[in-house]
Amino acid sequence: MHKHSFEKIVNHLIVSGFVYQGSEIYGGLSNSWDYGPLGTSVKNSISQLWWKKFVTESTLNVGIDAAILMNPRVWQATGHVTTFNDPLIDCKSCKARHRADQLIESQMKDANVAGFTNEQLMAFIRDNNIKCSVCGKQDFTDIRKFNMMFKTHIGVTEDSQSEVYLRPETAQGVFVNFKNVQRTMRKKVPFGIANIGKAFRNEITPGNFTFRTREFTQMELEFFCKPGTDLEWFKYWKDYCIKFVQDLGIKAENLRFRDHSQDELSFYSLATTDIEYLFPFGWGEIWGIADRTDYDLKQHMKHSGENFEYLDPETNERYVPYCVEPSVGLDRLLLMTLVDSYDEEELENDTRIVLRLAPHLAPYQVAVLPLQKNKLGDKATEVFSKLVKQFRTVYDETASIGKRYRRQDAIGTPFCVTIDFDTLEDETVTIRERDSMTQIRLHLTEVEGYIRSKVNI
RNA sequence: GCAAGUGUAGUUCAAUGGUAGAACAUUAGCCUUCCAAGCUAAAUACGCGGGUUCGAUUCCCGUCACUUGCUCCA
Repeated sequence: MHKHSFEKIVNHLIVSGFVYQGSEIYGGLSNSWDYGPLGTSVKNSISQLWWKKFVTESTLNVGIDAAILMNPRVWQATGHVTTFNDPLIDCKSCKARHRADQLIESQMKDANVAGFTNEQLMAFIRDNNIKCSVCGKQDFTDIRKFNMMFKTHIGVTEDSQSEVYLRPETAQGVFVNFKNVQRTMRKKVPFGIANIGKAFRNEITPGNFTFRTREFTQMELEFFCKPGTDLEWFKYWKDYCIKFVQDLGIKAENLRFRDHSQDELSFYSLATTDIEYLFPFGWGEIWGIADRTDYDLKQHMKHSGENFEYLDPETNERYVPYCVEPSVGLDRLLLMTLVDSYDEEELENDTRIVLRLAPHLAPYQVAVLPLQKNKLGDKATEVFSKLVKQFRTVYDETASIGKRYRRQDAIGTPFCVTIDFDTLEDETVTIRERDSMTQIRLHLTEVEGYIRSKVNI
């Protein structure tokens, strides 16, 4: 269990410059958030680390940056236009809202209404005397389909011809480019294509701060392999992902894998595992690793006419590759990292808020603090200019030194370099560490090396 | 989208049908400040719109946002 309430953590993140409410001066916009300077810094660090681990350091993978707006036929091919929506039905009597298909399946265990039209669902409800699970009456509104894709228009007229969707997942930008990437990068299966970008879903109920929002950043890898080797790669990427999460410094007891059961699996998936994190509001999905089979490539082959078959140069076999997809929400990784690092420490007459962020993720890695600003400011500025080229560094000269240490603790800065009057004489400074609250004395020439040895992973 | 509740400085809270006060935080000045809370100043708020009223932050309506529960979640 978490020691600290979510409310408290969220409040701290908002007050200290990690996250702001979106469009706040206009009264906000439901569940939209802007990242402040500190949140943006951590977010970028995580995203860069992901790119480094999944693209730069990988001999198998390459990365692309695909467009948000795509030809609408993409979403017909994938089935998003027809199935990425919920058949909603309201009880006129008690105002409860249900999903028609789930209402039926909850009352008739063996009913299979997948793929039913609205009319068929309504008829089924009538014929089988399905009742509202809340009040027990049968007094329903018509079914309305609620598609979770955002629509917009290209061009000046708002006719249906120019209608396009904001992508609900980044993966399709990869699938449609399968051939381009394979050919131009001269890739042999197995290989992967990574993509980081925004996706949009018109969720009925977002919530839990930045955990579920309508606009979010996905970091996805589509890894293409020979059919039959997919479960092997599934396991490989699963292990790779959990290692990544551990490297963010997340406590092991707050992490778990959860395999999807057969009836929970998406229609295209052979196996899915989630990495979940124990938030103060409960377990939440962070990372989904799915075996998507050849569903996506085959759908695009069918709808576009393009041939996505791969000719194995060694065996001369032709096949459509299977795809293993580790897909993670950057916003969730960030929220997890911030929540997990939050700590409060009771001191004698005071509570110290500490973000125990790993040094490679902290918004600032070093704070330069002159003990007294009038006479030590110049020297401190000089030290700052030097360190800022190596580390994310901040300078602070206002208020007492103790208060400044606390400020840095609260935003996760692992090291403070304090300039005092002895520095002017012998070029030594105090290095104060966030987690231990200890101080050591170093010569200025040793400072960079010392900090670098602790910042790198 | 439903039900209930909430909305006053950056934060946490007061008071009031006659336009608001504190604490902490912030900024400036003083002090050879190494783990907050010293002294002196300063700046900053009634979510938005409409109505009732001579007058609304206060009462009413609407709206927006947030919280909790339901619902939902590729």
